[in-house]
Amino acid sequence: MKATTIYDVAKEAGVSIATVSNAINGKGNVSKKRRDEIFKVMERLQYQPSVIASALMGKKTYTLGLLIPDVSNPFFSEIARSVEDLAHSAGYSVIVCSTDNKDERVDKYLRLLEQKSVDGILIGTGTENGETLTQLAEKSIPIVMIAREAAGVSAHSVLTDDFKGGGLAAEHLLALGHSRMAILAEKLEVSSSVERVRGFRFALFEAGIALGNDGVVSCDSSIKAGKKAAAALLAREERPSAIFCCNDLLAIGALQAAKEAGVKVPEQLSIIGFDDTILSTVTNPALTTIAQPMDQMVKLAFGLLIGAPESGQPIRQRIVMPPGLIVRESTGEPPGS
Amino acid sequence: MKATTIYDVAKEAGVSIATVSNAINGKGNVSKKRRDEIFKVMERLQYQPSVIASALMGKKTYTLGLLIPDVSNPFFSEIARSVEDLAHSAGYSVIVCSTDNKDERVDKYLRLLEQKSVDGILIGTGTENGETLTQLAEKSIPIVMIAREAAGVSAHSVLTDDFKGGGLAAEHLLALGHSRMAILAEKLEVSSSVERVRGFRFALFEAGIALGNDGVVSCDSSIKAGKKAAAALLAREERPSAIFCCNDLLAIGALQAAKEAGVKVPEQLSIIGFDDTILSTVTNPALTTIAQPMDQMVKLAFGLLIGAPESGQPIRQRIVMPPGLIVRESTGEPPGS
DNA sequence: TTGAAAGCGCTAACAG
DNA sequence: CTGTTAGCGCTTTCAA
Repeated sequence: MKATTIYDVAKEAGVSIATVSNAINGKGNVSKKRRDEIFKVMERLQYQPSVIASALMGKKTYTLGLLIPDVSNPFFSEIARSVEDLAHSAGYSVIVCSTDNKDERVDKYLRLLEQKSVDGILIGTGTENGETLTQLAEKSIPIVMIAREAAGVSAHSVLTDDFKGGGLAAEHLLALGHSRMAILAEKLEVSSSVERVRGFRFALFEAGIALGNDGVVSCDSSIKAGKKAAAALLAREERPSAIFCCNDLLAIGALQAAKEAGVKVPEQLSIIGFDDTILSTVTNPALTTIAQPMDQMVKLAFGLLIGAPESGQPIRQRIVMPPGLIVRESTGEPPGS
Repeated sequence: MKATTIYDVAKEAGVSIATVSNAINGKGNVSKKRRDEIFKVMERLQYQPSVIASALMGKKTYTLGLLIPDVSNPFFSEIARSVEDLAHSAGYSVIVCSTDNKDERVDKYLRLLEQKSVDGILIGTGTENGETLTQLAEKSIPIVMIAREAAGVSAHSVLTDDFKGGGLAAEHLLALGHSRMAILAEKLEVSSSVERVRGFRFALFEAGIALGNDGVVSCDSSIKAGKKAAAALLAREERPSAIFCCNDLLAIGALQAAKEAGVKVPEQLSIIGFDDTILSTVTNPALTTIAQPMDQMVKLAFGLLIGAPESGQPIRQRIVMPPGLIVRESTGEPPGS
């Protein structure tokens, strides 16, 4: 059965399509009587305006794009959910794009989203691609970065103070009495990772503790890679008494490596993660971690994306949110204290 | 800057828009020379055909809807990822819709997707709503159910043999020597849950073991609810030596309840989950669970959705896939055996 | 207060 | 092989 169009409604209600359109959009002046009648007909005919058609007339598509590395990664799936909820209550739907941090995929998705005339794009994935810049500048699709920052892209961004997050982790460990520490980071091209490491290091430095370059090892961001790297760390002669992992996945890998090596957490080894995903509540021991205020960040990013579009060339905002320490069970005093 | 249209390309290339259109779509006959020239111009102008416009002409939107209870639930986020990958490589993008299993949300999303003229909808959420049926019948949007089944909806469906899955769990526990078992199920309106319970029960029955009605308790599908329900189970006089949980979330709740009650898993209590999500690999002990062949299921569902649309009124397919037992660390022989 | 008519960007006949 | 033309369903002047 063909979908009913505005023409069907108009004919049935004995008015013109313009009037129907006006009635629907509350534009122009339609007498209450006509309006009521039109609505009645719409209901009877189960009429649903086509967003496609109205989008073609330059209206919004009420569709947003969300670029993240991987929806199946809990950190990002939690973001996706927040975005979706916000979007939904504002009448938008969201196209989720998992990029695997591959520039090629980023590009392809960006192009796709552009072709589909989305009303805005939320970017939570890394890119070295200035291509995005082109997007923003030449086309007028609003873009905002969330939890990531891309060099040279002149878009709003909402992020966590990663430097401070690293510091928080260090202070916690320091307060517990640790001095032999190590860092497990995801590959250091990722700017947030770099900042976390820097923040951690700086806090140690301030406490008079130096962390040599061999104190930080980097690997892919996965449980498996984290496990392997952590295992190597634990096999060292001077085994650290605490490991700061730049995200929960890595921390879980470390947890597993410790278990396999027969190293008790937190008695013999403290482990601290980052992100506070659902995973960190599920491990045993539960993971001490640094939380990002994701819901708030998403809310801000969404506001920036939808709230104030195109108001001239507004000042490029860069909102930085404070992280928080969540103490659970994977950290404790160093052995022999 | 206004986006470049087919007119700009035509003008620039000195041909008509029809020729450009033909060149792009490989329709009609365009001389190689012209074609090459047109493509060159397209590139120079960075022309991207508008899907909106071509969708309006009755072509596809290359957008799919995916309805699931919650993207932030690992089971569903893993599905979402598979769907996205498949979709992406077929040129589609996917709008993710988290329904929280609320009929009201299901409805709203369905309506939204219809307005956006998606090319198909994958439903992995529960609905009692015959509304879906209306969708399918009256409009001609292809729908296929995945991992869920809705009563009375005449759509294709791809699901796991939940009955068999329950049986697998029971057999595993039986083989280990258990006889005092209990079931933790999500609220029994969910058909897959019912089947899992039935399958488990039936296997016990065949083994000559009866499971009274008080042997199965149901609760919301969350770690917290599972924990609470499991705690009650563990506090009983005749504490079970094994609990079959209808999904991993519940199983994790049970794990936590056991930990809190000082009950060792698997020494004093075996726990088995369902779904084989990433969560089950992360717990300590790692969760023994029943795996659904999700990747395959998604592939089949996708094929049904995209592959064979509208070929008359094709036979409604109902594909059932076999689950598998994944033995990890949370199950073992009952105490004192 | 209402309606006729001109597009939005593209595709699909149908002529040339 | 290429161009003209008529829409797709809707919004939006501009008249009536």
